[in-house]
Amino acid sequence: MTTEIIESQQDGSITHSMAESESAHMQTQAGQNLIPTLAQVSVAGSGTRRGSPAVTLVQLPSGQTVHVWGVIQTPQPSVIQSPQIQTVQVATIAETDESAGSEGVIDSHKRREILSRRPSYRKILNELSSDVPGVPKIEEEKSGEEGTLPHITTMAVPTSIYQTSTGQYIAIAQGGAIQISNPGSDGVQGLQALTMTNSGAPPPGATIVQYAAQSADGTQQFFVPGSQVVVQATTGDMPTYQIRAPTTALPQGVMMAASPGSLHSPQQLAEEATRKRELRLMKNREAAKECRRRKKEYVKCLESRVAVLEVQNKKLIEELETLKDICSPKTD
DNA sequence: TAATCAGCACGTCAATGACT
DNA sequence: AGTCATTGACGTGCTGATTA
Repeated sequence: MTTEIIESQQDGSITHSMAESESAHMQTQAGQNLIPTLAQVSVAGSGTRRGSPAVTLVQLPSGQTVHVWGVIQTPQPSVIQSPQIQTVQVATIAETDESAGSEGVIDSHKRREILSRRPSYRKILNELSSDVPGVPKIEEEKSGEEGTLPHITTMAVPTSIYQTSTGQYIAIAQGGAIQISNPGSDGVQGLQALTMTNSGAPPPGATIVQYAAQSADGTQQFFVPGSQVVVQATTGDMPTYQIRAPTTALPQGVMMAASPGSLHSPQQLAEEATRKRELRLMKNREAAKECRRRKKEYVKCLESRVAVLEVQNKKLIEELETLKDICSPKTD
């Protein structure tokens, strides 16, 4: 396989070289002297032809390899196009307001909101990945149908993530599956390290942690390595989870779902309101973390796209120069 | 060495869209 | 209409680098 090594230097110039390699996408150039982001990409297996877009392997500075379709191909939704979409939206709104006539000027705050409103990172990335096979896809929250999962390494975005006092991460997916990851691993990838499930047959290779089907207080308990217990409440329509030390009777700062219908006094109502608020805050906390993770992924995707576009741009310029030389031979 | 600054991660609030 | 997920904005704390 022929490998093109494109190095983007700090001054913006790009160096370009060719190399023969069996595994071009494994090529590592240390690149210490380069810009940390987008400083260097390795592109393998190009060979763009009209009508047959080429798959490009782009190696990011972090060592991550990304498959990206060449940009010279049939129209595709690109993350780069997002601002254009926004422009269209703004134009539409402005037109509507103009047609409204006496409605006047939009409130500046509203305008700002309209301008800033954009599709979610998951949507953008998934739309991109549906057309660009190599782009990693962010799993939908609803993809919890375990029966359709080929194997346990499928990345499912967990609903809740807890950290035990021993540093372990416990993720509880919507399907009720519990995943445990050891510290030191990053994000969802770490969740693949150690997995157990309480629904259906255990997937091959998964580590089953001790599981008590039903305790006296009507909860399900999962004993986690590190002397921690994950307790799932069975009352109420909303599953709640606790992480307890097995010897302590009181929960460690995690709220339980109270059974509805048993609220009478104002104090109980207040407690219920507090409980709801804490639950909402906890969920939003997790959502914010997840959102930031997606945003990072989105930015990474953008960066990889930029890298590819730079390469393509350079190739096109070179091609143009070649064609110019062919079509306009010197007459002297 | 203390003060300052930049960058980052996090928690929270509020607004919005999608869904039921 | 209510609920929930998502995300921008804001404030805070921590950490490493820089400077007086």
